[in-house]
Amino acid sequence: MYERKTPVTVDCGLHLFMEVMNGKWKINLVWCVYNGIKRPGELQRKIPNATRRVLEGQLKQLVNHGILSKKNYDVKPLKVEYNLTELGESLIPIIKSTAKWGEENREKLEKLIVE
Amino acid sequence: MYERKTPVTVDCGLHLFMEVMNGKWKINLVWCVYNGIKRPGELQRKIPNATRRVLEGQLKQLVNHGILSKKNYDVKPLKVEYNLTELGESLIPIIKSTAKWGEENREKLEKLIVE
DNA sequence: TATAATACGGACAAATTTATCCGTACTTGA
DNA sequence: TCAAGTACGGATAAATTTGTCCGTATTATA
Repeated sequence: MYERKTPVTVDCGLHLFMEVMNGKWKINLVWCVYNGIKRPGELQRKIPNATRRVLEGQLKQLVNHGILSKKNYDVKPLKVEYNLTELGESLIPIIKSTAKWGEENREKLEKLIVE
Repeated sequence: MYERKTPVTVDCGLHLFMEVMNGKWKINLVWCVYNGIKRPGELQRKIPNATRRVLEGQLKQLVNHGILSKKNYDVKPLKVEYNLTELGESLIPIIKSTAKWGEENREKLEKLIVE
């Protein structure tokens, strides 16, 4: 595991949000879980551009940050399932309204973001 | 300038939002400008933990992404001022509600984010 | 008995972001 | 004229995130 060298600062609430949601695939993961796609294998197939290794890392962070919970079923073959925690659920309206802003301004933004 | 090697993908609206707001100091910058702190020097003094060089870069991105506008006054000594664009203004309620979520859950989150 | 599916992790490389160190040009005030 | 203020930018180092390549173990199926 990578060890931070500079401490995280979270002066304002938006920093807290960013801290939790930053990560190339976290939005997709939260959204998938919210829509019932909960198992590691399913998630990997649903987000094929991300490698398993990275998804694993981001899932672990989401769990550590209290957004998702992880359940290990005691069956063979192995079964694992992620679910939104209460905190994770509380994020859904935020995600929705933020996504709405993005969609409303997509045309404008896409042109500008090209780079 | 750094040149991207992999294209940016913005499948959903939240990606658009993240693309625009990602950057260690962008939130602070937008918030400062919104609160009337608009000149480069002022901004640097207001956010002393960031180096000038980085603030400059992030300001430039915010301008490129259509969130801020930059005005060069034709006076000596030089005077420059940043302002929110219409698109930038439309971001304010989003930022507020997102920050609210963060503050409401600050206690919980701070414990979890420690790392 | 091989093949594919379930799930996980170490070590390291590549990409990206942030920070540091240098320098420019002009103007004001001591 | 010298120090400090305004503002900006190149080159490179350090920190961080993302991706690649290797490997583990177990079980079901052909």
